This record gives sequence, C-alpha cells and structure tokens, in this order.
Amino acid sequence: MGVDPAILDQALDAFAAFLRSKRLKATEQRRTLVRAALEQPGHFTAENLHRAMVREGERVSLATVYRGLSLLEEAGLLEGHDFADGLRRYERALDREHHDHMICVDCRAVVEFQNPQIERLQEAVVKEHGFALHDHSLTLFVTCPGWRERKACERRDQWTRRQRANRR
Amino acid sequence: MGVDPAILDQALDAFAAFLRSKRLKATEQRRTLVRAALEQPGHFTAENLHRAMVREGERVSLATVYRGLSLLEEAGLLEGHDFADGLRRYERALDREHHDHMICVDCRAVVEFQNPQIERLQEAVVKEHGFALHDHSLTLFVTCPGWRERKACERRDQWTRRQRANRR
DNA sequence: ATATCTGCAAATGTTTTGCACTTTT
DNA sequence: AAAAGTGCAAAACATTTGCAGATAT
Repeated sequence: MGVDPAILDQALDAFAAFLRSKRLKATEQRRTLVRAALEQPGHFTAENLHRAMVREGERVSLATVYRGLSLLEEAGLLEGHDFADGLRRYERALDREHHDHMICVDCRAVVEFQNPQIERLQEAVVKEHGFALHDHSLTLFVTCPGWRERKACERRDQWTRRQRANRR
Repeated sequence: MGVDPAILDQALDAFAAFLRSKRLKATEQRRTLVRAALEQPGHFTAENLHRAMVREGERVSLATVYRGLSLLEEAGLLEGHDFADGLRRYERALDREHHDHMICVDCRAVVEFQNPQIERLQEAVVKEHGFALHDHSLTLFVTCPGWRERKACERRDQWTRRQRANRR
C-alpha cells in the first residue's frame, strides 16, 4: 500500500502550487486527499475514496471529498470519467499516459487501451469542422470471452452484488 | 412540425410488433409517445419530451415518459446518450445512420459526425484484446469558432440560462 | 378475467449547498 | 482580522418505484 514517494511529492507540490495560484488554502484534509487518491488502484468513486480514508482512520467528510475531487481534477492530478452508470469515477492522471477505456457490459471489468491512430483521426474530424478539440471521451462497451464462452466471470458476481446493494 | 408519415407508420408498426413480442400493451400513451419522440428535433431529455407533449395537450405523466423512453430505446426506435452533464438524452434512431457527437463546451451545440476509419479501428482494438464490441460511445468536447473568436455565440445564452434554472 | 399500465406521490441515490464553527493566511 | 474550509444535515436533482385505480388483451 503506497505510492512511489517521488510521485507523491510531485503531486503534493503540484497541488500546493495550484492552490496558491487560486488563493485557496492548503488544509490537512486536502493533503490527505491527495495521498489517498493516489493510493487508489484504478478507477474509484467519491464514496470509494471516502470509505478508504475513513478505514485508514482519517477524519474527512464525504462533502469534503466531493469538493476535493473537483479540485484535484481541475489541478490535473486526477481525470474524471462518466461510464454511464450514474457514478462519476476518477483515476490518477499525473504520471499516466492518456488512454481510453473498454468496459465489459457483463462483468464491468475496465481495460485501458491506447490508439494513436484514433486520436489522430479525432483531431482531423474536429479540424474539418473548424472546431478545436478540447477533450474527448471514448468508451467501448464490450463482452469479455469469459462471459461469452463460459457464462461465467469471477468479476461478475462481485458486480451484480454491488448493483443490487447500491443500484440507481 | 411533423414527421414523414411513412417513417411514423414504420415506427408505430415496429413498436407495436415489439410490444406484442414482449406481451406488453399498446396503450394510447405509448403510441402518442412514439409520435412525440419522432417529432423532437435533435437530442432531447425525458423532461423536454414530457413538456412538448403537455404543450400539445397530451395527458401523460413524467413517470410514463421515463418508462416509455426505456422501451423505445429497447425497441431500437431511439438511441440514448450520456453527454456527461447528468441528463440522459435521446435521439431518433430508426431512419438515421450511426454517428458520433461533437459537443461545444461553451455553447453546448451538438454536431454529429461519421468516421468509418475510427469505427474500423475500434473493432480492431477490441479484437486484439479478445473481446467483442457491443456498443461504443465517442464524444468529442470542442470549442466552436464563434466562442473562440468573438467570445459570442447565440446558443450560449440559451444554455447558460438553462444551466442556472436547472442545474445539478 | 387477468395481466399490464398509468398517475401520483414518495423513495432513491448521487452530488451540492447553507450555515455555524475552524483553520489558514 | 479576513478569507476560506470543514462537517453536518438538509436540499437538489434526475430517475425509479409502490400502490390503487384504469385499460388492454
């Protein structure tokens, strides 16, 4: 459990600079939030993060986590995604290359991929229309072989259980 | 005002067949919903549609519109999108070719585009990973020239007003 | 007759906010 | 001291649901 200390320092510094530039305050909760967010593996929601922090004994409210996540995203430390299930998800962005996502409609596994050709074509499309590309969101909804061939996928049970407990 | 009558008939028939196949009932509200949905220009939300129907004197509840939209999507008459602003949007799908979207982050204008090369590359990526492509969502967030050059865009006022009145 | 629908109001689940109190600057 | 942040509980928001009466098969 732990992030590369160099990355963490870089992140804390970058965030401190961001806060200074906006005349916002460097509070204990915000520093803690940076650390906790970087420790999250893969994609996480506000509640995931809050739970993880509470589990580790931090005293932060969910409201502060929400407010902090917006800030971390604005500062470029995190990237936010909308996977069309009603929950906003975040992932570390600082030391990671850009990528898009494939997500299995059955087991909800998320796989990252990069495709420079697609990126280039997106630029071309935008330019053709006289616009400027600001950002993009590409998600491929797929079915994984586990589910197709064996009607079984370890991840699915976990997911459907979560779905039932916490559906929208 | 008014859809091509041939398209409307085709849609009503297709929907009737869909309902029959699922042993669901062909109610007046559902038929009305098909007509109203096809009349909507571009992308619309559940509330847009409900308002339009009420304006035209129909007596439908918002709940029924929500239930109906799911059905229309399942039947393939409509396509649903998540443009990451917290509202689900729909558009006519029956007589329209597949396309993706470019949306201006300032004025919220939506422009459709098609790019067969991107589609092909998506297939390739998925195949490489041993998955099967089920569906995809590609949205390019752009800035339009109107806003960039003149800091003005007719559409923007409309949008920001809506934002304030109806924000999430 | 029976299964499904509808409208309504209430519930849901995520995210945001107002406010009184703390903490940074 | 002033400005901004925090936790809490309450609000906001889009969407879903339980139920009782209405409608389609």
